[in-house]
Amino acid sequence: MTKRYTVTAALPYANGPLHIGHLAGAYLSSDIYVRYLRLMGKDVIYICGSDEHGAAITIRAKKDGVKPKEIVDRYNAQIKQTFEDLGVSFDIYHRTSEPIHHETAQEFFTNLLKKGEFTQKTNEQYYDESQNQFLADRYIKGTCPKCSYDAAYGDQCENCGSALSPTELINPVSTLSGNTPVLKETTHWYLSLDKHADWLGEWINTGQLDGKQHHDPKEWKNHVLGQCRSWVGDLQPRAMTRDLEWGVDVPQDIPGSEGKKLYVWLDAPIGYISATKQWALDNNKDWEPYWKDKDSKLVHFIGKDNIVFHCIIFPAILKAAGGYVLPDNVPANQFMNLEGDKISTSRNWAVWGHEYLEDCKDSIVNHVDVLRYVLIKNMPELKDSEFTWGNFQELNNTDLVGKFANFINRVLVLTNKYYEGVVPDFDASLSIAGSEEEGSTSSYQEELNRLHHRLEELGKLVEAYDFRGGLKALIEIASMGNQFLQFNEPWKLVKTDPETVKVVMNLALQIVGALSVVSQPFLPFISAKLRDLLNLSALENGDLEHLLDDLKAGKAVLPKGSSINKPEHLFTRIPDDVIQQQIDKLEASKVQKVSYEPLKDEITFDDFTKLDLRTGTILEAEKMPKAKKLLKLKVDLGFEQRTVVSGIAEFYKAEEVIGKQVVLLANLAPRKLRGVMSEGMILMAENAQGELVFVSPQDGFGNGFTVR
RNA sequence: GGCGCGGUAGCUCAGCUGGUUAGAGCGCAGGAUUCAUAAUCCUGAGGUCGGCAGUUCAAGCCUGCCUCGCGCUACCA
Repeated sequence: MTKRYTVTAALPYANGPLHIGHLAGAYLSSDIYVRYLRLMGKDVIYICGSDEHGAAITIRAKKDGVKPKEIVDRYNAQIKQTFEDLGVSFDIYHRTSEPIHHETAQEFFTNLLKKGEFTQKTNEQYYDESQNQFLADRYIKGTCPKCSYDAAYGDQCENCGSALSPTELINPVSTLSGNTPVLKETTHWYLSLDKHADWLGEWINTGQLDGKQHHDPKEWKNHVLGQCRSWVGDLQPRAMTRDLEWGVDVPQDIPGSEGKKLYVWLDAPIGYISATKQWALDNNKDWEPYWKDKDSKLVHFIGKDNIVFHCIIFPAILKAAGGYVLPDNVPANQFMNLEGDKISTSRNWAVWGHEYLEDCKDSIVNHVDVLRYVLIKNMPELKDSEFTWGNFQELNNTDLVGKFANFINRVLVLTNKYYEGVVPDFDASLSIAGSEEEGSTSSYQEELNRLHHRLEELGKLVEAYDFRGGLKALIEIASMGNQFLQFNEPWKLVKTDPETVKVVMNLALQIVGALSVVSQPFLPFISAKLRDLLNLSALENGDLEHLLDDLKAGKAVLPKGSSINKPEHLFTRIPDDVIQQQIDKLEASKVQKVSYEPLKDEITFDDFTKLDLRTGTILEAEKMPKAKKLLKLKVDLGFEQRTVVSGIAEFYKAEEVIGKQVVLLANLAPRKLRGVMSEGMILMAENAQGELVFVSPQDGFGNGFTVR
């Protein structure tokens, strides 16, 4: 029996604002879940906060010429505000830069160290001698080995998107000093994940933990299980520390800790725990039951990029630390696309939360709930999904205005018209038309049961993390109401049978009353407004549970004789021009800037003459096995033939490059690629999209001649 | 290249452990209605369930191969 729930939402990284992909990924889903649990009277804590450490923030700070603290302060404040404005109801929004977090993370480190969970390993990493420090991946730039982009970072090439390790870069340069870094030995602590492989495998596959049933893996999403299974087969020790300057220190009393910081694995997720501690302090509560009591259900809401982190590494850390509960479920969402393209921060292809809030606050009625509705409706629960402004408008106009708000409006208007806004008394023995089938006969009690059943079904969907299903069920309740009115036609009946109309209208009001409760997890602002219209008090924890009990007992939501207010349009149609503005804004960001690479430092003619460039012709070409981007070429230089491995396979098929005339950098040191010695480099031009094209001499020009 | 997850009506998606004529919403067509924000309600048309082969009495659901999308991963100038 679950006594309490600990719900976490992925910690946003504090180096940029939130966009709709974030919201649809982890925050709206968790918010619905938590709001629902609260309405059901559960003990639940909802945790989030900013992840404020790491190299990306330091780099950003250097670029802006400010201290890292300034960056994280700025974005923490902005992100926190966006969440608040969107009604995301965290119990605490914390920060990993807080002292309580540093202490908590360090305790974990010390604890794991004592328990022998770490092994120390030494390897070679780049070191900037002029700065006397090791270089984090992001501090190293160089030429991308894949696409030859010459400003790739040590962990990733932003041009071609491929993940890199610093030692792969060609001509690595320290971004701190501009010097060429040297490889130097460094020692780090590795968590021996391999030792945890057995129980992790069993836990993931069967849900068994320490011989007991911990959770039902069938309740986990396919893509989450699949991703986990592909990892548990081959678990390697993972470094838990890094040579960084901005983060949580490895505890000072540990030998060799100097200059070492905890890596994100041992930093960010522990932020959930330190945030809980802070919340407990603020509210005079005990944090431990939420993380250590067997009757606590831990649920992590994340995006799919975080699956391995939350399903393998963090559980291993918790289990190794001892005494902690493991997640009951990790309902990770996939990604949301925007107007047919991936959301991209660097390309500014996104709808930003704070911008939407500002842009639409006057032009769209209840703009926050509209956005929530559309994002939930298109939530990427099982596969990548799509957000388009056209769909946004359509959903608002059909579902929210046409079905939901319109039903409520009809009921309120009729009640005001017929009964001066007072919930009518009625004769429960009179028969009315049923809401589910045209021409069916039903009764007040029967319809109340039906409502009860619908609410229960909606709850089950939410409990199963099917939030789109829950949202659909919500709208269907309004649709049921519309049908109910349509089948009973009170506007006609009122002329011949006013007593039956009272039954109909009272029941319709009960449906509206129920909507004011059950809509709250999805559309909190509308829910509050609706409560006002109905003269009902603000919702409190347990109110949905009470509502269900009441309905089951045949009790009404709105007591007869109580009065309601004049109707107000809860949602209104969104005109085309408002949508067009948003589309135009997005399109403008698309054409915006073709970012040309900055010119390199000046060189001398002598520097240039070091290059031996030769004309050549490709004689043979074949795809490299087991490589996506490589072609193995044989190039004729007239006086000799060279084997060259070239990363152009994504743009040219082997057969179409044969016979091509090319320019070859002929005196480049040979290098082995995928086991083949590459003797030179073919010159290619590359545009902003990373597309490659040959730089060729005029056709028919001979081979082996110099280029200068 | 390896691994994982997906590819179902024009659009967005449901389809439990394989089992009667494959579903919903939107859009579209026709009709009803006016209490309501031209909203609502009813009816209807629309699908080789990515492709090919196989297992089975029976496959959208199982197996193999192929193809496309997304993600992870790989000693990939």
